[in-house]
Amino acid sequence: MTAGRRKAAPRRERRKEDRPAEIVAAALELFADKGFGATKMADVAHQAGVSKATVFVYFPTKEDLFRAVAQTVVKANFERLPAGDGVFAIPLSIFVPLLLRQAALAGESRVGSMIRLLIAESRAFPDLAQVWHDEVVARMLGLLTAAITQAQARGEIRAGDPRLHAFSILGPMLAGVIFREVFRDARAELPDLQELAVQHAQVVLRGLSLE
Amino acid sequence: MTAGRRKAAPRRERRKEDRPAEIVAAALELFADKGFGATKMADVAHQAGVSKATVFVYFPTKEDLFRAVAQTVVKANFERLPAGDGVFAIPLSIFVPLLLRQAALAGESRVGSMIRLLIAESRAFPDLAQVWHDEVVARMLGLLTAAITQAQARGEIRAGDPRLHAFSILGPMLAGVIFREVFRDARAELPDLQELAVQHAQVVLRGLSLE
Amino acid sequence: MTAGRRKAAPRRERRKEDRPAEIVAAALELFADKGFGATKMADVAHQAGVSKATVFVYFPTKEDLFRAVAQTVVKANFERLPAGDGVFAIPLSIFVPLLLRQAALAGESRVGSMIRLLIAESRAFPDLAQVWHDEVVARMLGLLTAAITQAQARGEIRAGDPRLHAFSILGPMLAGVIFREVFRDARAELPDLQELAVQHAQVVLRGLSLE
Amino acid sequence: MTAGRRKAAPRRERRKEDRPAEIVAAALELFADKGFGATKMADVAHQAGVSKATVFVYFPTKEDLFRAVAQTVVKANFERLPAGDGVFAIPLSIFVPLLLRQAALAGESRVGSMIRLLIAESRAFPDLAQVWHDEVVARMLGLLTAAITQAQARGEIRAGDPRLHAFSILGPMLAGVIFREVFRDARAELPDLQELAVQHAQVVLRGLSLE
DNA sequence: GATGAATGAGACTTCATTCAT
DNA sequence: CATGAATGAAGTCTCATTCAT
Repeated sequence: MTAGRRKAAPRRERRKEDRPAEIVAAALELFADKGFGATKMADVAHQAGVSKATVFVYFPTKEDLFRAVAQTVVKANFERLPAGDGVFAIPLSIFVPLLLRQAALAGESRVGSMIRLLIAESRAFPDLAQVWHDEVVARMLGLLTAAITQAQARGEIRAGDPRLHAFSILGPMLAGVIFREVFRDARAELPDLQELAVQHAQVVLRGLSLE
Repeated sequence: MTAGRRKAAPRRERRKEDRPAEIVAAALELFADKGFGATKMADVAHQAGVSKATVFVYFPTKEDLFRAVAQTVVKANFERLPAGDGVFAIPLSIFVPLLLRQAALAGESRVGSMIRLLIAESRAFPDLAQVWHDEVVARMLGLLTAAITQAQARGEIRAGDPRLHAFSILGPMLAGVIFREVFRDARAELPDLQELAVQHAQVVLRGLSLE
Repeated sequence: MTAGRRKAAPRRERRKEDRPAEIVAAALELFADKGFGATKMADVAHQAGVSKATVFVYFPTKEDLFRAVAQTVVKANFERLPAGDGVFAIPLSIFVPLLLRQAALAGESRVGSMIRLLIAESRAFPDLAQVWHDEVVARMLGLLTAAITQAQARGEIRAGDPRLHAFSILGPMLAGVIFREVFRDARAELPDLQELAVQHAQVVLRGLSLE
Repeated sequence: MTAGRRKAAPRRERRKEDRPAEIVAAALELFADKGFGATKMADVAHQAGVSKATVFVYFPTKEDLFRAVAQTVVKANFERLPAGDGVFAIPLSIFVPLLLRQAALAGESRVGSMIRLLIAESRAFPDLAQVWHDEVVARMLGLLTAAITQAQARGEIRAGDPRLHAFSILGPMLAGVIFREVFRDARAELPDLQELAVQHAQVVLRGLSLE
């Protein structure tokens, strides 16, 4: 929208049309690092390389900024999750390792921090908790539950409440992510999420199997 | 809630020997409900039925109060955890169901909220995270890891990193606790921790077994 | 409200030669409605259908805009007031009813709001108060005082300080205007300015008469 | 409530129990001088000799402070106004001079400034305008109107809308008060309210009389 | 001239914390 | 020990105003 300027930056044209995105990125980093309450709008502004007032141009309140951050992470990481209750059926023995490896990846990215943030602020932002539930957690659990149910129908795995089975499958990954987040700075042996994904997949699949 | 307190007290006019405990209780309730940042010292004082200044008589800073709260929960719920690396060996098939049922109980008490709090404030209070790690998490994991290692040595369960196995065992319970804490007010189907404990114990024990 | 402006404009494609006037009109409306302090430059811009920055093209500061508004109202409503000390002499019995009826009309227009505004901001804009005094109030009082003096000289009305007599004549109209402005939204019976003008003219003229 | 202290102040015990009153007094002075918007809470605090935060201990918002100021002036100056519609009947020839002289006194005190303030902020504080209307203006007008009506019934004064007559009587005093407030700093000849009261009383009483 | 974008300066308000009694 | 009263330090937010295009 703005014409080129100056020496024309090497490759891409510099476009400052992304102030909001830059601010959100800065905020994500700081929120993830210090938490919502401990992050000052001045910090965000500084981190984003703009003035305090500029932040407020795009995000009328600090809460709005937090919401935008949360939404952004959802958009970036979970938008492709199918909304319906698992339309298709993949064998669990394929799906579960895939899912866990995916979870390991996510847990090592900003998503891990975001999860910690949401846990932290779930009381202060109940609507955000709702959004994450609806758009991330419920979808994921729905998918997994459907796969489990179908596997049970096919006689592939043992009986039992599919939702609870889903916790058996995903719970350790969540625990691992949180452990790493919470004890990052403690003298603590942090679990390797990739290894956890591999080993737990074996364990849980065997545990669910009939034989 | 407190016993009668007439004029005719046993000896001295004593009353409220337990101001600090009352304040900690009030603080726990409020922290659990609204989080650390959103809880004001004035709230705590009011809830405890004392003046603001009185809170400071016992707890010089808000952080100190938080530490006291965290310590109190540790004391009340985890003190009996053996410190050493699993001095004894119980068969996993006994130990795991026991442990999970215990976790289910804890998760439904104030401990669940405390866990959420610690996750929330782990960045702001790294030393508290450390304490919880050392006094609760490490002990628990140590215990479990030792049990697993011995079970492996006895040829009772399959090989694999015992620490990761421990995540397989405990992770779903933690996930369940957090799920209930975070989505308590969301239109969400909350998992029953008791049922989860039972079903997951079966699954994970089978998953770990050799045959 | 503005004349048609089709494609076929007389000559040039001109349109909006009157940005400043439109802005002043917008500002008058908003100032009158919400007061100076509560009116934001952004509001004015929006109301005038231009961008915020455009307002500043014509009025370097908010104060300047206010001055322009005040001047505009003076220009539009009081320009024809003779400047000299009552060059001519009209019988009071003619002049007073005329004057009061005029005041009633003014009071029901934007002038009423402007008066309220000036009273409100007289401390913040002492120079504006001065301008209004010199160009409106002093002229009006001068005119009236002169008429009174001459009437006294002619033995038409009783003795007494002519300036104070002028307050006796005009005061009730001002009071009526202010009452309507201030209590417009209160559950209050607002005086009809026309009726007040008629009735008060009779009363005050009789009060001033000799017999 | 507090025990004596130190050297025991000469006469009265120093009681700092009046912080709120002191703050209101400071605020009245500043609001009257500079207007509501131009007065900073910091100014008020400084003027009252307390810290900014102390002001907020007693008045949660700036608006609340303004309300308290307005209420205080009402309490101090108009509380004794009879609420009913003039229970008694005084001859107008006595009542009117009395009333006007009273108005002259008030106009020269802080009440004058308060009136200017209320006119200024009537849009921003419609509820305050309401209060002043109900507790001051309506009562005063009611009283006067009742006296007029009874005088009319006794054949003491001419016919006409009693409310409008009330404007004829009081309007000039209000005009005088406002004139003095608004043009205090302008090169303007300010009317003497006492003289105005005396002269206008004569004029208006004659104007209202039958013969 | 017109404007979208940005900001400096400062206001109000909050709250943990202190202190004299 | 208990507290009412007071406050320093800071944080969020507002808004008139500027400037490059």
